[in-house]
Amino acid sequence: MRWGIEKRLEFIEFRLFWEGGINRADIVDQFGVSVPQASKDLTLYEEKAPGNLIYDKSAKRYKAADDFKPVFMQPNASTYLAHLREANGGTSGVTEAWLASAPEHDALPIPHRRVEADVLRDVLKAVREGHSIEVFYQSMSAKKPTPEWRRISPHALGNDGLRWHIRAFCHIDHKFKDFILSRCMKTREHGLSGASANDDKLWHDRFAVALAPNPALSANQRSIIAQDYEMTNGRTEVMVRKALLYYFLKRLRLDVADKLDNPHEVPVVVANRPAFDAALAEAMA
Amino acid sequence: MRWGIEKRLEFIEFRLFWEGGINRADIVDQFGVSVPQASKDLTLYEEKAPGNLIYDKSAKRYKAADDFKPVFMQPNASTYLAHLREANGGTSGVTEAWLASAPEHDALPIPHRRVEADVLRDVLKAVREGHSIEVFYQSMSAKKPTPEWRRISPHALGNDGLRWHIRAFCHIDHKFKDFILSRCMKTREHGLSGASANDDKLWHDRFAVALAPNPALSANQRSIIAQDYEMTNGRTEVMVRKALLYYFLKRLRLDVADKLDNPHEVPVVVANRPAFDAALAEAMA
DNA sequence: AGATATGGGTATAGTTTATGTACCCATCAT
DNA sequence: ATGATGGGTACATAAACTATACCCATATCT
Repeated sequence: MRWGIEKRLEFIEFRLFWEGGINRADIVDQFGVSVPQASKDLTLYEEKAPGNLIYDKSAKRYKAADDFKPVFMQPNASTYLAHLREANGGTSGVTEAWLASAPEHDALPIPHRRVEADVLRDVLKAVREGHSIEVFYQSMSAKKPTPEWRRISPHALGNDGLRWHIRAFCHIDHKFKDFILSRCMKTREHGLSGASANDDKLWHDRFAVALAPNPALSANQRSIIAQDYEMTNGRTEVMVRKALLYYFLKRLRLDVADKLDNPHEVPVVVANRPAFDAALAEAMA
Repeated sequence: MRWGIEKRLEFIEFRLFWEGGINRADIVDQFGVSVPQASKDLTLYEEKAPGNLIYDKSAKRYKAADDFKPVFMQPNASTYLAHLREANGGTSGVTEAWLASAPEHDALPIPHRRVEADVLRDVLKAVREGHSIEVFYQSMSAKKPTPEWRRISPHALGNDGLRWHIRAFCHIDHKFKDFILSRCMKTREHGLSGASANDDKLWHDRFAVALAPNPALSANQRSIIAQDYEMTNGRTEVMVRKALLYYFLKRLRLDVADKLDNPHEVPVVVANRPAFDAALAEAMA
């Protein structure tokens, strides 16, 4: 079967499962096929997935049968929710908008500067080809009030939950550091690499963070958190690159656990604190 | 032009722009077309976007010209980064994997329980049709150690940056509340709605949070933050639903600004604190 | 009740897109 | 020099798709 048809059948199934129904016009709008073709697609879908489709003459709409069994996709809540976030105008243009009757919804607005496509493109090229590159970078350091050109040898990208970083060897400070992608205004001059990606120990080393429910919570609450995090014996281990450890601490608010009055704020705490602190100190050195 | 072809041309362009080059085999692998068809696609692309394509005989690979000008997509860094997060195994199956030579990359692991597709599907149905529904819900309340059936009238979904919530009228407490989607184990029995979505004041009302750079930072640093957040006159306003205000506070760590020693931790602070606190108090009532 | 709009089905002829097969060319590694 | 690789093209054939036309059932409007 051709790729296009496969996609349309998948689309039909997606709509049936998540929105409960579909019309010919939906297929026409989504894929720009003719009306007769949309009819054929629906007939074909009925052939391939017998019994999933029921035409409701009164509603003039195909509906999903009660015993609907997907065959072209495995239903996945995160996929739907990703579509939803998309529909919200979030990450723009990753998926087509496959949702017609999306529920009212909203996500937390996270304000931030956007990344220049040309900058990212050039950084990717440097990573791919093992070059160094100069970036016009706005550092947060107090000594550097204005952006300046810095040569770096990038080898990876990291996401801290809010932003993307370039992981790179800094030709000025002679060590591996993070550069916030959105603070790179422009790029120029590819050159020789300053270091091998393998030498970035903090990037390659991972630390196993042990998480446990906050002991300040009641026994019930602790067991609920244990379920949320899919813990076994009240523990779960998360492998985190040492280079990302600091962001992990911040993102999960693991640093403020004991300072805040309300344990609700911090569902989990680090169970292997001494080792964690040591790893963090190593990463921040 | 047919939808399938359009997609392939878009794919060619995507690869050219972000990865610098493409081969016939890439098209064959991605779309399952024949080798001659892939040749035709490349020829067609050259026709539609003259000068973008250069065949490097030595590398045996089509490469993007230096003056590459996209015509089938507008290059967008967030789109690429979304693909990247995808490739990482994140949200699974939203986009096809359009990346061949992705750079080494990693995102912060955020542990959490996954949402049941059937639960979400049933909740969506209730929202669409304006029903109430019973959910087998694990509350965090100390009085409710085990999950129990609760009737709710859901009308929207909200994302707090880490998880999705159902925004719904609670038939037990007789008010609108958030229900964490992943804590709904199962659903049953659609019924009459308990309230109109319009009555959920906290959902519909938004508060304009004024953000300013943390005054504890140096002037330089403050101006950098101002750029990061695209502020004008050192301020930016973010409209946040009152129902999401609490999560906004937590996510941006606006609550710990003054308690922590290092201003680096908190780039921005709330500039209209009294109004903010009032709105928050209203939302938490 | 009759007219009309809507949503869907199907048949036909013709076009576009794609396949398989075959054979050709240039470059690179051996 | 030889073969492997990556790409181009030609031809006949098959599949997919379009446009057009006409038919049916249901709901809504007057």
